[in-house]
Amino acid sequence: MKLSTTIRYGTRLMLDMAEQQGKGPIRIKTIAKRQGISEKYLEKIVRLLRKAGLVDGLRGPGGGYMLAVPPDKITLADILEAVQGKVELCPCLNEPEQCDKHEDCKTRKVWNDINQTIWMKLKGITLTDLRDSACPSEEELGSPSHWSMKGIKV
Amino acid sequence: MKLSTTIRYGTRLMLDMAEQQGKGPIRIKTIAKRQGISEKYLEKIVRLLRKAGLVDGLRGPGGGYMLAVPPDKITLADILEAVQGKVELCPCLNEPEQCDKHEDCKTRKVWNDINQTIWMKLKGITLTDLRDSACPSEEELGSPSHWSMKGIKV
DNA sequence: CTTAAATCATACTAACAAGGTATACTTCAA
DNA sequence: TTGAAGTATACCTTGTTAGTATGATTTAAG
Repeated sequence: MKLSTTIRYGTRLMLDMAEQQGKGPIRIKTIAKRQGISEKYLEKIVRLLRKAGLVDGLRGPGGGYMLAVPPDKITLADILEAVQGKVELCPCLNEPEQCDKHEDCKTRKVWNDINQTIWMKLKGITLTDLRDSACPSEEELGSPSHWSMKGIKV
Repeated sequence: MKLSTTIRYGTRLMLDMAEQQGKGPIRIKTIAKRQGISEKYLEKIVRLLRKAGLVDGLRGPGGGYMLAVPPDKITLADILEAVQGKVELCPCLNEPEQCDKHEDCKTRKVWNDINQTIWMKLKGITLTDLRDSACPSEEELGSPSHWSMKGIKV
C-alpha cells in the first residue's frame, strides 16, 4: 500500500516536462537538479517512459527528452503503467487460479473494488490537470479533493 | 501498490471469525486449515489483531480466539491499521518535512486524494458487510461494486 | 496434580524488491 | 572530431515480506 519512488519520481518528471513544454528537449540532468533526484536513477525511470511511448529522446548535444504525446492525453494511469506495469492490488485479481479459494472468497470483491477505484482515479487525472492545479496547503490535505476527470468531476 | 499477505490473511481470519461468531473460541489451527494458511504465520498475525483489541484470546485447552468487538463495529480500516499501522500511500503525507519540495509539490495533492479515498472505502466496509456479501463471479469483478457504508452507498 | 492443548513471545532466515551506482556504449550536433 | 547527451546493462546495498523454529506460559480437562 505504498507508492514506489519510481512512480513518484516518474510523475514529477513528467509534470516537469509538461511545465516546460514547447521549450525543446530537456536534459535529465536539469530535471534531476530541479527536482532533487539522483540523475542516474531518473535516467533509468525515463527510459521506461520512453519505452512506453510517453516521451521521446533526442541524442547528442542539445538533446534531451520531451513529451511524445500532448499532456492532456497523458494520465497518471499511463505513467504508472509505464513504470510499473499493470499492477493489481492483489494477485488473485489477475490470476484467480493462484488462489484455490478464489471462487469462494468474499474479500476478493473488496480488493477488486478498491483496485478499480484507484485506477479510475488515475485514469481521470491528466498531466494538464496536474500542471494547472494549485499546490495544496497543509490544511487542504485533510480531505479528498476533487479532480476534473476530462471535464467531469470525479 | 500491493496488499501484503498480512492484510489479506488478516482479513480472511477476521471474516472467518465473524462467520463463526457465537460458537465460542476458535482455534488458530482450525482457521489455518480452513483458509489454507500457515498456522504459525496466522498466529503471528492474530497476535497483532489482539494487541489492537479486535480479538480476545483464551488460553489453555478449549481456548482460542474470538471477536472482541461486534463485527458491525469492525471495519477493514481497523484491521489494516492493526496489522500494518497507519500506512500512508507516500511518506510526504505524514511527514512533509521529509521532502524539501513539499510546499511546492502538486503531486502531493493527488497522492493525498487517492490515499483518502482508499481510507474512506476501508472505513466504510464492516465485517458484517463482508460476511453478508456474495462471492463475486468472474464477470462482476470488472467494475467497481457498491458497498454500503454503514447504510450509505459508497 | 499432572498433562496436554492452546495462546503468547522472540529470534531467525530466505527471498525478493526497492533504490541507487558504476561502467561502458552509441549517437549526433557543434 | 570532440564532447554532450541518450542508451543499456550489470551491480550493489538496504529494507521489507513472508515464513519457520523454538520455546515459554497459561489453564481446562482427565
